Formats: sequence, C-alpha cells, structure tokens
Amino acid sequence: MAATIFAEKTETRLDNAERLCAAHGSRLTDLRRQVLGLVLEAARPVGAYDLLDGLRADKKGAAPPTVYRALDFLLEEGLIHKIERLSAFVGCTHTLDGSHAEAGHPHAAQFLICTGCGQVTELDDHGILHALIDATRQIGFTVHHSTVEAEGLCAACRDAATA
Amino acid sequence: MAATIFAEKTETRLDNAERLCAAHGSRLTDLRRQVLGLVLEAARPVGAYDLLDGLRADKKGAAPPTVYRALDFLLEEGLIHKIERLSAFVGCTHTLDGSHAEAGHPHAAQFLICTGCGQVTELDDHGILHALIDATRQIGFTVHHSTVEAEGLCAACRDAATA
DNA sequence: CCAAATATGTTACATTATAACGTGTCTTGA
DNA sequence: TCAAGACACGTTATAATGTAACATATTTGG
Repeated sequence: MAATIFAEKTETRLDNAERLCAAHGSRLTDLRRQVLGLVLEAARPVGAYDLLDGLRADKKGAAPPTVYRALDFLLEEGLIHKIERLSAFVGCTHTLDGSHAEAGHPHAAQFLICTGCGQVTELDDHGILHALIDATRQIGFTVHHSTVEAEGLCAACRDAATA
Repeated sequence: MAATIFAEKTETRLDNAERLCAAHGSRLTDLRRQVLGLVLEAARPVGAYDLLDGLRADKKGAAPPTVYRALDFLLEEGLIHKIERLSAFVGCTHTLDGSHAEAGHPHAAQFLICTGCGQVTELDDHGILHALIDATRQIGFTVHHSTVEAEGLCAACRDAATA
C-alpha cells in the first residue's frame, strides 16, 4: 500500500497499464506500478539502479532483484522497453499513451537516442520492420524479436549545434 | 612477439586487417592482432572475459583493461562489431573477408542472432538502412550510428525445429 | 638521441545483473 | 472454508561486464 503518488499524467498512464494487464490476466501490483511510475516520470532512460534509489525512498533496503523482477514483468507486458546501448529503460509510448493500447505483446519498435540531450524517441515504423523482414527472409532467417536503436541528434539539438 | 598462431584462414584475415590499419595510419599491434584472432576463431560472439581467458594462455595475469582497450581499437577500426544484446563481439565479415575492404569507417550493419545455434550473421542491407534514414529524417533526427539486431532462427535451426 | 605520442601493465573499483532460497500473499477448487 | 499450489516479494550473496587512474614501456618523428 501507500505507493508513491505521481504526476497526474503519469497516474493516467499507470491506470492504462493496469487495465492492459487486467485484460490478459496479469497483475500490476503496487510495486510494479511504482517502478513503472518511476520510469515514466523520468525524462530520459533510467538505469535499474537509479530506479532502485527511487524505490528506496519508500522502501528502505530494497535490493536489486526487486527492481529487476519488476522490470522483467514490465518488459514482458510490453509496458517498457530496454535500450540496450544504454542498459536503461523507457516507458512504451505506443502502449501507454495512444488509443491503440493492445494486448501487451512485444511490438516492433525503434529508438532514436539523442546524444545531445539524452532523450529517446520511440518510433513504430513499418517500413523499417518490413525492410528487416524482407532482408532476413531472403536468407531464410525467421525474426522473433528485433532491436533497432539509432544514435544521433534530435532536431532541437542539431539546430542548437549549427547555430 | 610470439603471438599465438591461428588457423591459416584467420591469419589471412588478420593480414587483411593489418593492411587496412596501415592504410590509414593506425597500427594492428601484436596484442590487438591476437585479440582480433581470438574473436575471429570463435564460431560465435565472444565476451570480453572469454577473450581475456584466451589471452591469458599467452600472457598470464592479463587484466580487463588490456582486452577492453584492444576491443575499443578494433571497434573504431571497424574490424569487429559489438552485439549489444549479448555484450559480445564478432569479427566484421564485411571488412575482413570481402574484396570491398575500405577504410575502416563504421558502416551500417545488421546482425541476425540465431537463438538455436548461437551463430550471428552480419547483413549489410541498404533497404533497412534507408528505411531508418527516411523515417528519422521525417522527424528531423540525424542518425550518426545505428544498431540493428534481430533474434530468431536461422534456416538450419528452423528446419531442425519443424522436423 | 631525445621528446612526445602511443601502447600496454597494474591496481582498484564501478556498474549491471542474477542465483538461490526463504517468506508472505493471493486464489481456487474440493 | 481452508489447505495446497501458484505467485509475488524479501534477502543475501555473488557473477558478469566495464572503467578510472596512474605507472611503465615502446614507437615515432624531429
């Protein structure tokens, strides 16, 4: 009980997440909700140990497995994504914001990491996915999951750099 | 001196690598050559600490920074790639095998990771790259480097599974 | 040859992640 | 209802991956 209260927008997204979980028989417990909230409130990808620090505000002495288990759950539900290049986690804008909140199967997603401001943008571009599927089918490879991450400069940071 | 002798095919690729380095003023030292050799001889992606064990056959007491520095060099030269999802390294088939051995600038590459046999196949598909560039340009993002990794089953493992 | 740059050795530590086992809580069906 | 199993969480310890910082050696260019 007594889970941290987040900003209203975050609470809305958490409620969405809770509905999504309920819809296919899994439970967004207080702990998981809190970890997801911490991820969503961060403007940038968050590392597991940053989340642990955040948790400890509530639960002194929390240990790594607590966070990693919550993250594993959230990943499986498709509520967050892991940015491999950063060993850090972001909320899934696709499932939590849009109206297209589907069953939490892992969907193809691409991440744009701005090396200027550190923000990560999630794309859901079918062209990229199809190009990948096409190329792999030609050599008989069957894709189950794909990781697409691009590093570069977002529009704002590029403009700031050329100014 | 007295760097390990690898299989003939590996030595050929190491010689290619050495030429590539010389061509733009960097040096493939004995140590770097040995680490690259260890990567190339492995049938699968190799972790840094596996490489360290391999190194220690020659140089007892070698420490992590030795391996990581060699890896950093090889990555910069484009002679190897890091598979982020595996925290492991593979030789770059593009620069080391083909005749298209260019200056070792990082080129766009995609990796297919077979969860059956653990082998990784490197693609160099322009369709994927262009799809990514197109999608990002639309939102004003400038890509400097991209990571594309797909997990799934290679043709052989898929056939074995359906049999 | 000498100085600067480059490469490597060495020690210590930071960061990320998981194994293993115990305890609590939920739920479900006899 | 309540016991049994499943599920979630707590706790301790440790594994795996990666770097900082500084000392030494090697190479290269003037």
